[in-house]
Amino acid sequence: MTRPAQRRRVTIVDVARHAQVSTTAVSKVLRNAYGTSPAMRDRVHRAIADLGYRPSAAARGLRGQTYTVGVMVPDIANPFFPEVLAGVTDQLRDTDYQVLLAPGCAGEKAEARTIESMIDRSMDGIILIAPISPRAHLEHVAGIVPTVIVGRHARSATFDMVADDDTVGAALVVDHLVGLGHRRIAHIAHPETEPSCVEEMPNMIRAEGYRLAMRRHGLGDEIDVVSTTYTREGGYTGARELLTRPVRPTAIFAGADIAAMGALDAVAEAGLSVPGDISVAGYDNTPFAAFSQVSLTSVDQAGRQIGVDAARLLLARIGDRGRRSAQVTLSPTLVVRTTTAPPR
Amino acid sequence: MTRPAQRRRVTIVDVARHAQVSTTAVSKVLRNAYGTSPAMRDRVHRAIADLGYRPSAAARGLRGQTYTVGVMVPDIANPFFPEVLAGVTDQLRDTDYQVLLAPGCAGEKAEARTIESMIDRSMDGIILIAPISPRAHLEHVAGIVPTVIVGRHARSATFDMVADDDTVGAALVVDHLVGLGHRRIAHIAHPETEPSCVEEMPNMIRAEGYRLAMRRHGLGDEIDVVSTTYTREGGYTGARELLTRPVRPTAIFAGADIAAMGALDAVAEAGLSVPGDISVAGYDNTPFAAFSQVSLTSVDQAGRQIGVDAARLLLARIGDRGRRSAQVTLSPTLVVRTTTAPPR
DNA sequence: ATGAAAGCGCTAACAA
DNA sequence: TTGTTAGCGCTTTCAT
Repeated sequence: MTRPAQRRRVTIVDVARHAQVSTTAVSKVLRNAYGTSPAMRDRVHRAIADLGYRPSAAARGLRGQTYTVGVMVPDIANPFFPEVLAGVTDQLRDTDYQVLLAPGCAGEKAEARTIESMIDRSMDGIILIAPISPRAHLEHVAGIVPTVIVGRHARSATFDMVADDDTVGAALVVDHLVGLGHRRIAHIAHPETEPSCVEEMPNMIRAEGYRLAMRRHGLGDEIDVVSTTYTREGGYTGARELLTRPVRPTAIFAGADIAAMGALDAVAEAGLSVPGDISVAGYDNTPFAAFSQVSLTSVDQAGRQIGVDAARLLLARIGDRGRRSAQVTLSPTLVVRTTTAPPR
Repeated sequence: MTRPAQRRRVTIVDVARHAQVSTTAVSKVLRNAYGTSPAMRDRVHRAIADLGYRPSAAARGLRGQTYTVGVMVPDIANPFFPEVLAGVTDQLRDTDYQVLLAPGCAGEKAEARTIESMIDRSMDGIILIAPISPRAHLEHVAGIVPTVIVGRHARSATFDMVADDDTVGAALVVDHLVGLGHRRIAHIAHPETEPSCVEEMPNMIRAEGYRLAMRRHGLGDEIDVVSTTYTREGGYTGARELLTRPVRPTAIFAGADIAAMGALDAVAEAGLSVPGDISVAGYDNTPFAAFSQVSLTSVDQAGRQIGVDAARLLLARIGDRGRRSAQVTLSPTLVVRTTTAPPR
């Protein structure tokens, strides 16, 4: 089947000539556009197959679509994101769209560059997972290219949104721990530098949800938040700090599984046992949380479903850019495993 | 700073007009091409900044380069690949190139489609991580676009290669286990369907390296390979099978950490302890292997360095397509942790 | 239903 | 050193 490397790529002109039709006709058949007879479609398709023609996305992009969807992932090492991505690719599998990932961008500046680069490449639509750019910038971007924002609680007329209800998620954890008898429950948070999006970021909402739930249980005085990052290192240093408290917390709620893992490292290093000496809970229910050696209690936010919804909304918006924006909020559930137990 | 969404994108023509020069001049400045005076460069740069101009990759791709490098990753959920990717992006950080990831392609057909899609998008170069396509197809692809193959032991005149010495890696594990006193050492492998690349695939080489090392130690009779896949599930089912042997192995060497994790699940489920009842070793030294709850003995193959070398070779080949092909083979090292110990 | 022709934004011969 | 101009491969009016 493998053809020898051609000197020149097969173009729409070659196909047209081979099929004895105009390039317009080929283009129309390619896009299932209006105004092609079945007979012509047949001939064109045959010619395409004969010649092994593939449209050039670059050339297409100059006039029409590129059939490319870009997904920006903040941290590819965080095992939650592959889940979301799987949902996106699943949903796009049987379409003409190809998914391309723009990897890891630390910082607002790098993020802006990454988004620019997707626009420069004429992507038909982009999905931004947990972007940290200021709200205004996201609106600006969404004005240029169909955009779906994932994991940020921002209602906008220009972009669609998919998120998990982080307030509920945080409450699930606190309720669970309180139900087990814990009172000194600490939280490891991810900081927010950009003031304009404090209220939109999942990390901030989880932290706030934690505070709300604590107060609801009359534990306002026990609120204890360390702000590091949602990374292994962040969880590690955060937990270390918590373990040096004069009165140690009996439970740690990390805002992300990956941070919870780091926390478990710190707890182990301190010679303490989980859940005997201290309970640990995470957020995201990543594949590694289910892993027997870890068995981490965690909030499941259905990453795959988030991806599916994001892709669905994006396709809808690419199809109709004037469409009313949609917001999808998914309800998280708690998966109780063995890192949480009643305190001593 | 954020400009309102423009109706029309700023083009090279706008820049040229604003700077009072020709579009050629702008184009040349953009590419640091020969034949531009410092004065002109200045004016053009100023105009670019004034107008917030960004070149369209699609238009560029039609004539010249797109400044885009594609990386195909076989399984984005495998925590080894982010390491490689980090190396690639590091190396490309200060260049004009943007890295785009083509995610997870299960099967030869999907892989071929993914590669095609990168070619269709006029990428300037591609890095294929552990591709499963037949050798001839890779050569074909490399004839069309500069290509670096990662993790496949295939010497070719048309593409460059970066790989880890898997024979050595497998031997490191076996030597270590034998040194601890193990004799019944089993291996969990990843199958190879395509006969044309049996000798090139890292999974096959690891399995063969295991066999060689076993024989070298006079343990040819103890060779025991189960072939599943390099996934959590693969490791799980593989280990389950091994645990039902009339005489159980005292050690399991999984060809990938992710499979070793699945194996640990199966061992735990069977009520056995690690390393008391059975030792487990992996391959890749992924971040999770170092995790305290896992502490998996594993072969480190310097994923980041692999990525750096791959990107370096790709840039070199993009710069000179006629260049002699290079092969880089990195030596793995063994990281001993707590999942391996002398047998009972 | 079909095709001719004008671009899309850029690069690269070639002229000046 | 600088500018003119002809495409790159495709989509899209607008005729026919």
